[in-house]
Amino acid sequence: MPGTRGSAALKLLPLQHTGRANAVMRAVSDYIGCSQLQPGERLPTERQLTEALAVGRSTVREVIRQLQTLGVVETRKGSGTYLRRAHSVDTVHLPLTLETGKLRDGLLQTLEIRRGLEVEASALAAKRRTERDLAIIEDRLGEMETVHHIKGNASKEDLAFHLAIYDAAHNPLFRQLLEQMNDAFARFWNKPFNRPDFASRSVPLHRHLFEAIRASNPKQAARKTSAILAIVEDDILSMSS
Amino acid sequence: MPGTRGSAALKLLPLQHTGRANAVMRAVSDYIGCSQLQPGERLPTERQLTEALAVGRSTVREVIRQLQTLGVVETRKGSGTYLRRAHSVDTVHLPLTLETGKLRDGLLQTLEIRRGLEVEASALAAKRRTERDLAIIEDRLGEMETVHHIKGNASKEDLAFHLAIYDAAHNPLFRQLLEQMNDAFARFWNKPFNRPDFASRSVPLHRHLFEAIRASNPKQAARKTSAILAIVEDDILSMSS
DNA sequence: AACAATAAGATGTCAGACCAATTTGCACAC
DNA sequence: GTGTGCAAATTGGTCTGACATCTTATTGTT
Repeated sequence: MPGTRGSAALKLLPLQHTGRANAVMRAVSDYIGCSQLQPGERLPTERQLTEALAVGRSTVREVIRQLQTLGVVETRKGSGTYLRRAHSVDTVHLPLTLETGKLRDGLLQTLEIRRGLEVEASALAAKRRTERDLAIIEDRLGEMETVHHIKGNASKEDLAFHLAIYDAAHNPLFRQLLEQMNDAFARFWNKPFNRPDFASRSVPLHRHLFEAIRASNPKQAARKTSAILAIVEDDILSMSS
Repeated sequence: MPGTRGSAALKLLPLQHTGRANAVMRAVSDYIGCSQLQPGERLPTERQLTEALAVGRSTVREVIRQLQTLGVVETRKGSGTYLRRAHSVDTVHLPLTLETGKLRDGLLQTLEIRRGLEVEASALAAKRRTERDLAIIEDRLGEMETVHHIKGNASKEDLAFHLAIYDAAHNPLFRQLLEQMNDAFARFWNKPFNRPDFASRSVPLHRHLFEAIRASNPKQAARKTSAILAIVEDDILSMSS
């Protein structure tokens, strides 16, 4: 009966049955997820995997290469393959690429992403924070102010403060995104972050942000976050001109 | 002279001289960057690369696998390896992993990320859009309205509209993030997106958003974007309860 | 007990073969 | 001349076995 399928409305996904490698990828991911393997621990050797999964070693190697590219594992020649962070079949990966020909633009572009995420996270935190969240945030704020007063620079404590806010938003994606962006950029950001006076003017604003979250005032929290990031942007602009 | 090295402040990178594969990676990236290869075009075959670079085929395959994982190329069995997007040796990749077990929560959490990004992107677009950007956005808007009127559902055109806005923000990271998120979640979003009436109420708001961008009014653009996503959130909540 | 040589085990690389999917090209029928 | 259909060439996907190189554990010597 021709024509039954109508206007080709099905459009179920491509279903790439490009087989073994993807299957092995799933199997290894599943193993990592289910096997309570801690970061830093060693995975089974390539030969063990080839035998266990009954596939060629090159296939296993390509899968390991893939996991390596995703930052999930790290291979040390002559030693083995080691887990770098938690992983399961449900983790989705968002590979981003940016041109570092002009590092300054990369920093500014990243900052705009951060602004979008942080403003939203702060507003959500103001809406959803529990008393316990609030206590943790205040704790981090205190540490940050103290360290900044002593050392003149508190980038690590600043990060902890902002991460505490993300946790208060009760959406784990925010923490993961920001944490990994920070991770990936560590090598670049190190320099500006180590400058003693970098973003110093933003320190007092952090307490304002905290107050807004305590008062459960999302709009005010968003505004203060925006102000903090505006200072960071300013400093990046002025130091790299 | 003990103690000379001070507080171990050097911290220069591990310097992994794990050789040929990385060298091949650089070479292929360089080729892609310098060779004016357009997205969609075919790369040299694996065997050509093995011969040209004088390395084993498995090494070339691992590199291609890596580029594939990064979303730079796409391989079609029996046909070849095709470029998906621009790439060069100094594109830095930040692989982000999102852990999301449950479908509904994953959707809502993702939506909050989207809100943060889209609100910021819309505001930036309102600030920076050129006349050319504006023309493209209006074009996409028209297509979306037409298709929605005919088919009752225009998820693909809706995506194109929002992507055009992202481009108008002149920060390529926004497009990459949303594109990759959409890619990664395609399996989940397909279902709600195929519902004929999904987020229908948001359609008229899209023109308001366009007007705000045309008027170069960042705050209004942000507000309208927020309103659109509020409707999406509503529909997700009501359909999955 | 400390240290150096050695062996075992791991990843890294190469070569060649075959499989499966696609593309190309040619012969044949109309 | 044109279109159809089959076969060969091309290309990515996988397997096997071998060797190199680095790491780590073992062993033997002092």
